[in-house]
Amino acid sequence: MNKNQSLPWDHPRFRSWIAVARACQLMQQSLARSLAHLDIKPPHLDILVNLFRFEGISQQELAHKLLVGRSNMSMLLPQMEKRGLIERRGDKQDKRVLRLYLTEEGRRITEEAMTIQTALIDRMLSDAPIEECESITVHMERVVSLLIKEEREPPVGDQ
Amino acid sequence: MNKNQSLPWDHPRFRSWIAVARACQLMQQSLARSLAHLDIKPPHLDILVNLFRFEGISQQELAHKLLVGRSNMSMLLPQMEKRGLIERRGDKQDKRVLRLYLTEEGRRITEEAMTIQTALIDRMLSDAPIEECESITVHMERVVSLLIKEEREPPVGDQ
DNA sequence: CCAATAGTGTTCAACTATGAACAATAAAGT
DNA sequence: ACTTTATTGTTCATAGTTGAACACTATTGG
Repeated sequence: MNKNQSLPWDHPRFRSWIAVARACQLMQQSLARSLAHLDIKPPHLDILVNLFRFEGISQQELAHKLLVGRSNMSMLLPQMEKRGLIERRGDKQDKRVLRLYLTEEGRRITEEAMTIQTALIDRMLSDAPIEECESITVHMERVVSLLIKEEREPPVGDQ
Repeated sequence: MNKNQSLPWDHPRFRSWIAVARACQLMQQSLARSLAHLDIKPPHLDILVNLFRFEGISQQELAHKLLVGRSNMSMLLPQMEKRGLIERRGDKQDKRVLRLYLTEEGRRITEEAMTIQTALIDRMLSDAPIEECESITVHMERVVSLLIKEEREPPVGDQ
């Protein structure tokens, strides 16, 4: 029970995660600055990238992919629609859902923003060999799937 | 210039970073739930851990370490002081600065919360060998230092 | 066909984080 | 000495995010 024998910052995994979290925080800020001249912010880019990949997705599905609440989409999407980046069309079969599409302008901005983001990431990880990046991807996706599973079924022995 | 030849999601470093960002997002949420019964949130824990390591740090220095603005500290610290977790004492030599200390209660809560956080991190990274974690740490700390440098002196070719 | 249940998107109040403007103190320049 | 500049912490208006309550539509069960 003596905590001095196992201070967290002597713990490789702990140190690792702290570094990851700090890097994320700064990347977010840096990306925001790099995107400023396009007049969009990281959350908008996340939306655009997903619409680029998954045309005609619903707001609910989009929120799920981005790990945010539906209300968040209800705030951001109308504003992006007014700016002419996206279009929302009601589903014919199910009048509840709104399906999302990029406009031409939206696609243009998305491509430009993705180029910026990819360049930033490349610059930051230039020292990490491809195999290591792929290994990181595997570990992080595992973390994501573990956490999503725990969210649905909280561990019994918790607290 | 044909973007179809290099879509970001075929790019190992891009995919890697997206996975990192998603994992961070979920870890934050999961940590928040695990900390709820102690009535503190991740930002409070970040503060407590740094005070645990660096007794007598100033608010400015703390904000710098946490990569947040000073105003953030001005919001959180008085509230934590009222809850008896920390203490703020004016510096004798420089009457502008407030130095921060953990109370006994604060130290107790901090140790308990760090145990929870370390357990969560360990559980999530249990599949990652120690050497890989250390390699991740190196890469992420490099990202952090690159970004901090760029923040001070924006790259000339940027726009 | 009608009631009950579930799913989708919106609104709203609460909370958090931020940067600019400010007051108090310190340091530097003259 | 004293004016100017810099630093520390606070305040405040703003913007972003969240979950709960709500309206509307779809599905299910009788």
